[in-house]
Amino acid sequence: MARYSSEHKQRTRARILDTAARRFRSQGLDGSGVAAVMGDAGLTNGAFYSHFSSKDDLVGEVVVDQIARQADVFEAAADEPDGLERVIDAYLSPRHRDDLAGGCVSAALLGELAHATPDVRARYASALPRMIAAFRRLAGMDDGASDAVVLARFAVLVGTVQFARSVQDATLSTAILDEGKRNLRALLAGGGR
Amino acid sequence: MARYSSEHKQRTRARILDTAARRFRSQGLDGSGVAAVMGDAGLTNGAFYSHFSSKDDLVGEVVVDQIARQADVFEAAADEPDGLERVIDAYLSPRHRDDLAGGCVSAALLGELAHATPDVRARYASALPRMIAAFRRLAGMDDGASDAVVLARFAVLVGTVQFARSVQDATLSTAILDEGKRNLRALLAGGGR
DNA sequence: TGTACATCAGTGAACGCGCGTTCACTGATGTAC
DNA sequence: TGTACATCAGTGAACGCGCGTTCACTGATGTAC
Repeated sequence: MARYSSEHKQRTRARILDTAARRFRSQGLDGSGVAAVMGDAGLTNGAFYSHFSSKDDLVGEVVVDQIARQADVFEAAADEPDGLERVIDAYLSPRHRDDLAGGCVSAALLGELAHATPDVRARYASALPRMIAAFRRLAGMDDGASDAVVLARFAVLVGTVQFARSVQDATLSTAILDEGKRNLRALLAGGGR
Repeated sequence: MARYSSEHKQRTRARILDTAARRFRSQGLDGSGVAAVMGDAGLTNGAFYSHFSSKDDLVGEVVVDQIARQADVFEAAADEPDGLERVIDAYLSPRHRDDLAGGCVSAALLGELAHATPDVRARYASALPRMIAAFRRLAGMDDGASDAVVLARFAVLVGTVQFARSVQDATLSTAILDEGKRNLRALLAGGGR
């Protein structure tokens, strides 16, 4: 089959991006093969290279796409009452903890990014500013709050979810999530700058 | 060569454990092959299985060993004046950020542990309590502070280092480390329980 | 003490397998006349 | 409108390679006599 509309190709590409994001987050970058990702998308391995130039290219696209979506979520929440509370509760919820495949890309892959290719790292870094700006606004931090302040607070969310995922005792895990909420709220209450 | 003293075998095993820990932290668990680890230790691949029953076995041993060493460091620091300050400064230092291979196992591998085998996860979990107890004492948290409180605070260190490692701008990275110090100190000052 | 032997840590080739990537091919569709 | 053709997303087999693991073998050492 072939010679579809360009819209069709875009949809297929978006589907690969989604299935790859799920697999990468749940199995890791190194643990996810191209053939498996394509199989998830209902395609065979050969078609991969008419959408992406390499696996690293796909990794970069997925990371950028996921960070952008997270920025979207934060921006939408910033316009709603209690948006911040809802985001914190959702991020540090058992549901998010248990949804590795569909969860935050930073919580799932930040560690692996430390040894990703320079290109992937650069693309991740290029996507961060919008997410940082969105979280700054969502958290009600004043405009002068530096990127470092914003990221260091976001790091509380990421680190907490990672530990909640790493322990096997369900009660302890949920208690960690609750403590993470208290920690972040205490820091945010301590000053927007 | 062979039929060495049992002390010799123990030393070789310890050497493999060390070189594996370095490779795992810098390249990831999935990114580190058995042959490469053995090569680092000055051995060939075949000898691996007279020390460990499988790669997963090695991963479990490394994780347990590294957490135990971290507990040792925290315990030693707890007996020294300014031990807490020194540990925080060292953990959130550019030196630690740049020393992926020799740094904290949680900062490097916590994300990958989320999709490790149940056996590896169980062994990691079994090693945590001693480390938690050591950090509780080091941080001057009262004996009633739950494991969740302690881990959620330790998570601030882990998340902060991971973000400091993920950004490419050196100034931003160092600023993140400094903000992480402020965050953890604010939380610890806020109450030991 | 000297010698014969058993041990076993380590070697290095080989195993099947899945990886990322390539490529000749297919065939449904959009376009040109 | 109907037909011939060009396009190109997708197929599926094949590539070289490195993976985790196995195994027959080596030979320096500790032990027994």
